[in-house]
Amino acid sequence: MLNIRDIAKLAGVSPATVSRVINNSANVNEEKRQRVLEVLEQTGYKPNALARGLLYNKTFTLGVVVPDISNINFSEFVKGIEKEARQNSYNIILMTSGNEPEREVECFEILKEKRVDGIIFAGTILTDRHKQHLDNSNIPFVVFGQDFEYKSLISINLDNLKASYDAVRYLYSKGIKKVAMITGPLWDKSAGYDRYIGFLKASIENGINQRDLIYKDGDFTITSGYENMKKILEQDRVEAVFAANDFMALGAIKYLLDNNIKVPQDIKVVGFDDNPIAKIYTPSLSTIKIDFYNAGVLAVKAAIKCLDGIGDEKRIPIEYEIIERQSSI
Amino acid sequence: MLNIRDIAKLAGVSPATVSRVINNSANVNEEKRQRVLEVLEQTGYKPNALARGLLYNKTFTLGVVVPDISNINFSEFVKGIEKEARQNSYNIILMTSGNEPEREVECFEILKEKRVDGIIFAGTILTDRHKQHLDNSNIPFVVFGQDFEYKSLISINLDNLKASYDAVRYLYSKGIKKVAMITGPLWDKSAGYDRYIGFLKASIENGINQRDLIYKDGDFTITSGYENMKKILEQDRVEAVFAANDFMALGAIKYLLDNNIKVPQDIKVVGFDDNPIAKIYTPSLSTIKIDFYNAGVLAVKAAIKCLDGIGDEKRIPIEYEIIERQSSI
DNA sequence: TTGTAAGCGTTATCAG
DNA sequence: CTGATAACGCTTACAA
Repeated sequence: MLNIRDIAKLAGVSPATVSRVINNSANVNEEKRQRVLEVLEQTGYKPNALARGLLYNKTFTLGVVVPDISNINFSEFVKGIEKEARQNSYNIILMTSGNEPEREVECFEILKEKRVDGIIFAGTILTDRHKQHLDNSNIPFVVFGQDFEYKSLISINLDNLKASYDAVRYLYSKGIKKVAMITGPLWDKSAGYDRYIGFLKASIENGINQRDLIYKDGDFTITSGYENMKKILEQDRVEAVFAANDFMALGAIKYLLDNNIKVPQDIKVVGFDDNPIAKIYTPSLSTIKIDFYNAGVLAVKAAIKCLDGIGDEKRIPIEYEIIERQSSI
Repeated sequence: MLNIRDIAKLAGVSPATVSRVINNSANVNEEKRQRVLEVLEQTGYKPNALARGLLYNKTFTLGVVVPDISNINFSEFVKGIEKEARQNSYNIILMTSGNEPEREVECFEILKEKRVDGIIFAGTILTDRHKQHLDNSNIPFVVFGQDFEYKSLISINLDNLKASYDAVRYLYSKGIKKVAMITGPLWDKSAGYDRYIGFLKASIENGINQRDLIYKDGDFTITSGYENMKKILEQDRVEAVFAANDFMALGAIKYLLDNNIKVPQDIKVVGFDDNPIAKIYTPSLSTIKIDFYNAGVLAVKAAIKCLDGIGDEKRIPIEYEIIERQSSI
C-alpha cells in the first residue's frame, strides 16, 4: 500500500506538503496543491490511521462490549451507538461477552491494547476483577444496565425497580386481587433483583402479606416462562402475572392458552422489554418499553463529552413507558 | 499510559528485553524475566497495538459492513463473525450502511484508513463505485448475499433462486392449483429478483401460464404483506401464497385472519428467513431457514484463509432448509 | 544474554 | 511557502 512518501514523489513535492494538502492546513501553493490532489485521486491513497493514532494518541475508535448481539435489545443498543459514533467520526470495535465476567475483562484488555478512546459496556455485574482492571486503566468507561457507582464510571441506567413497581401498580389499579411474578435470576442485579424488588414493594403497598407473595425465578427464556406459569398455578389461582421479560411472559401466555385459561379475561399478563414479538403476538402483550437505541446514542454522547473534557454527568437515566395491549386490558 | 521504556526502566532492563519477555522469544535471563513479569503484572501494561500494527502492517482487525444490525439475520451473521474472529484473535470494526451504496463505499474507505486486514460486506448490489474502490484497494473482500463475480472477491451466497423454487414446488406438491407470491423489491438482486425468478420457474413447471401468474412486489415490511395480500385476493382466489420474507408472510396471514380466511385450511402461506417470530406465531409459519450465524463463521474462515495465503475457494455456498409448520400443513 | 539503533507512516516544529 | 527532522511505541538486526 502506498505511503505519503510515495505520493510525495509522484507529485514532486515533500511528504510535509502532501500532509498539508490532506489536512488542508496552512498555506500551500495552489499549483502544487492541485498536483497533489490529482495524485491522491488517481492512487486512491488513504493515510494510515495507525500512524496517526500513534502520533496523536487517539484512535477515534470506541470499544463496545455487549452480552449477545443477537438479542434485539442489544442490537438496537449497538445500532444507536454505531450511528452516533459515526456522526462524530468514531468507529466501534464490537465484542460479545456472553455475560461471562471472565470474558468481559478479557475484552477490556484487548480493547486497551487497541487503544480505543473509550469503552461502552453492557453487563450485569461488576466483580473485583472488573474493578481491578478499571483501576489501572484510564480509559473512559460508560456502563449500561447497572447503576454501580465506582470511581469515574459513567453509568446509563433504567430505574428497573421503579419500572417494575409501576408495572405491578398498573395491574393492581385494574382491580386485581393478587399479582404473581416470574422473575429473572436474582444475581442479575438489574433485570433480576431490582425488578423483583419493585414487585415486592408494589405488592406490599397493595396489602399483600409478604409471606403470601407468589413468585418464581426463571432464566428469561420462553420455556422458563411456560414452566413457571405452571408452577404458579399449582400454588395459587392468581389473577395477573408480571414477568421480568417478554419471552417469559409469552411462555406464560402459551401455558395459559394451552390450558384453556383466557388472557386477559381470566389472567392478565404484563411483560418487560417490548420485544417486537409483543406487538404481533395474539393476544398482543402489554409490556414496558425501553428505548435501547436511544440508550446507545446517549452512551456515545456521554463518552465523547468525557473525552473532550466537557463531561459532567455521571449517571444518565433512560426512559421507559408502559405499553398497554390486549393481554392486560 | 505507560510504554515499553517505562517498563524497562522500572525493571532495570532495556526495552528490547521487555519486548522479548512479552513475546516470550529468544533467550532471556531467568532472573530478569521474573523482574519484568512482575512489573508487567503490577502496572497492567499492555503493548500498543497501533505501534505493532504499524510495524507488521497487520492489525488483526476485520471490517464488517452490514445494512442494519437490528435485523435479526444480520445480527446472527455478525455474531458468527465475531465469534470466529475472536477465536482467531481478530477483532471486528462494525459499520452499518442502511443499504445505501454511497455509505457502503464510505465505509470501505474508512476501513481502508484503519488498515483492517479484511472486509466482510453484506450488501445487495455492486455499483461501479464499489468496483472502483475494489480496484485500488488490495484488501481481501468477502461479500455476502450476492453472487457477483468480480476479480478476487470471495462470495458467500445462498442460492436464492433455487431456495425460492423449492419453496414454491413444495406448495404445488401439496396439490395446490395456483400459488401467488409477494416479492421483495426487484432491484434487490438476491432477496428480490432471484426469489421472484425461482417462483416464476416453479410456476411455469407446474403448468401455470406466465400471463396468469399472480405476484405483487412489497418492501419486506409487515404492512406491505398485509396490503399485498389484499390486492392478490382482489385479483384472484389463490390457494397459497409465498412471500419473499417472513414479515410479509405474517402480514399476509394477519390480513387473511382479519377477513375470516383460515390458514392453512383455506390458504397456505410460506415465508422466508425463519425469523424467530415464525415459530411462535399462531399459526406458526412455514418458512425457509438460512443459517446466518454459520454464514458469518464461514465468511471469517474464508477471509483468514485468504490472508494466510492458503485461500482457494472463491464462491462458498450456504445451506437452507424448508421448515414446515402450521401455516402450510 | 543484552543493549543500541533503525524503521514502520504520519505530522508538528523549525529553519530556510 | 516548503522541506528536513524528530517523535509517537514497538520489534528486530546487529553489535557487544
